[in-house]
Amino acid sequence: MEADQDFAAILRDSGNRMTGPRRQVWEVVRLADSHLTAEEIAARVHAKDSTVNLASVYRALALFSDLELVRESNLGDGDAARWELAHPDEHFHLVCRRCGAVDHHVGRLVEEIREHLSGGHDFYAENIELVVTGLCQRCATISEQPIRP
Amino acid sequence: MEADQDFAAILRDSGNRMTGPRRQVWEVVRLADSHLTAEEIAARVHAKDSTVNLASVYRALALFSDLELVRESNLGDGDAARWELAHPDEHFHLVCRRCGAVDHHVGRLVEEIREHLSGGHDFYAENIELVVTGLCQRCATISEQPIRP
DNA sequence: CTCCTTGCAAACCGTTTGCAATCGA
DNA sequence: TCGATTGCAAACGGTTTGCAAGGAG
Repeated sequence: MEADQDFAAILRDSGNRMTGPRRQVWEVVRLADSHLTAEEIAARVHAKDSTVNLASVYRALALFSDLELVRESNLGDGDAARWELAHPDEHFHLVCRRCGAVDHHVGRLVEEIREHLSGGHDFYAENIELVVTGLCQRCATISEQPIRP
Repeated sequence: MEADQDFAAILRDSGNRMTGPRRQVWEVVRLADSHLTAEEIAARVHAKDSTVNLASVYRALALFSDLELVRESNLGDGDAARWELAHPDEHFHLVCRRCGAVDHHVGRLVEEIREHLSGGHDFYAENIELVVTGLCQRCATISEQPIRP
């Protein structure tokens, strides 16, 4: 399929080799329903090939990040980083502090922030990370007691 | 001084004790010129009392965070968390990817984000963390080679 | 006198790294 | 062939925790 050819070409053109671990990590991230942690990605890769090591997943993700194929998000605290396809759309994350659910929201907000920053600040913004913590609809109606303290 | 009385009162009223480590961590954070890591806070506390342990600094910061006296910021990657007085003003962080400098910028932007979120989203926003990564003025003019790769 | 708080050291957890073996081009 | 890449296991760095000793109220 086309995306795979692109992927292979990007690897080749950047002087990197196409390998099993890389192909599988790419497939998982590409088909992911949401932002996954490295462990989650490794688990899904494992389902297809149990010999792939977690370290290789990290290395593949780091490479893809350099190639701007994927993007890393840090949602605060000691939580593990999340990985997603690079920029299907600029979006931000909504993290529920009670149930831990991570939602993402696409909209113009990040673009507006980028525009806001482009004037007046002595800073060249490249990456904008917006994380909103609070309560999701369901948790807000149920209780204030945190599930994960 | 008044702020210290407030501090003591807040501790007492919340059922916590006033102790040396807590007072000193509070002083450091209150007088800080910028957002400090736990290690930096510990170092400054150490200058006054070298018996205070890093673990106690973390425990004091966690307590102050619960009491909403301070606020934790995670600036991404494996970087250490930063701590600052809770809400002198809503602001966001500018992190230079080359020299690592962390600047903060006060303005209406975070308020605007909060307003934006208040309509339409099925989410009750409590905390907004905006981290902008890029190049500071100086690094942008010097080189593209990252100092810290 | 209580029991909250501390210092200490060890555990923890996500992530990174050194190394020899392996594999892609 | 030969260097890039991997699996493995150990290291790393920031943060947390169990525990006995110490200190606040």
